[in-house]
Amino acid sequence: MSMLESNPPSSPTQGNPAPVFAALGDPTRLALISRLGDGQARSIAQLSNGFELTRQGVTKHLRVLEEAGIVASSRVGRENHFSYVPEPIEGVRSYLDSVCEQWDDALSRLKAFVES
Amino acid sequence: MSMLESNPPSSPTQGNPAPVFAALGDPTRLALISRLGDGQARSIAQLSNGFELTRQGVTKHLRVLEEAGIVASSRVGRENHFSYVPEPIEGVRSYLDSVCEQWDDALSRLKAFVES
DNA sequence: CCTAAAGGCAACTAGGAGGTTGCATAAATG
DNA sequence: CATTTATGCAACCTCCTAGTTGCCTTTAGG
Repeated sequence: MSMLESNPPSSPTQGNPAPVFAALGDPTRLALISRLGDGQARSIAQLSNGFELTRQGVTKHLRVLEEAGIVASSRVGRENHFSYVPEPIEGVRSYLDSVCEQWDDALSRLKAFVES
Repeated sequence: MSMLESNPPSSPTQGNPAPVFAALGDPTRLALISRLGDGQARSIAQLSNGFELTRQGVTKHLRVLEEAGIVASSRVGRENHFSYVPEPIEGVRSYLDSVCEQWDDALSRLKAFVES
């Protein structure tokens, strides 16, 4: 039984932004995202180059990103290719937009009150 | 010596987004930010209402947000008022904008290549 | 002064995160 | 088939995090 689907029942791109933010809260993972952001899939060995980590360390970070839905993996021969998935980060970006918008509205109301 | 400035030498609003993302990676802290996002400062006792945490638990989360620069505290009598500081979240928002932009550019190049 | 409200500080626990090492497995290659 | 390459798995370690509890300090109000 080789169930290596993609363990979807855990935490896909839910409306919950906290796990995605937590996955973004590490410089190594941000660097991995930056590398994969060009749309090209890469193997673990490729992604391990340039980090002062062991391959296993990089693998763990990739698993964190995968469980947050930010990257997806697919086996190609003996290699495991990771690719960027844009939806989760677009989701937290719009979440931050709403936070900033709330702040701007509060500022506007304050300004209107002061000038009244 | 009452040095309660704001311990600035640690990690203000640096260009490093990872600590801010890490601070955002908790639902309790996101809820606290949402409350303070209306621009009104609140005491710890006020902010503790509505959470199933002890006051000390909420205090710890507020300290995490403060060290990330997302909120600021100021003593008012016997109360400690926390207020929202917009810069760090605006910073990580623009960081996410650049990530999404990199992705969009990659998609455009891929599309142009396929259509060529 | 005494009391109640608001916090701060320190200790302690449980669990997860980041990272390592060692060994096993699968696939490409000669 | 033997070997190298690319991973996976499991155990282990250390440190941080989330959360609690208990107690001490400061302040507002009678």
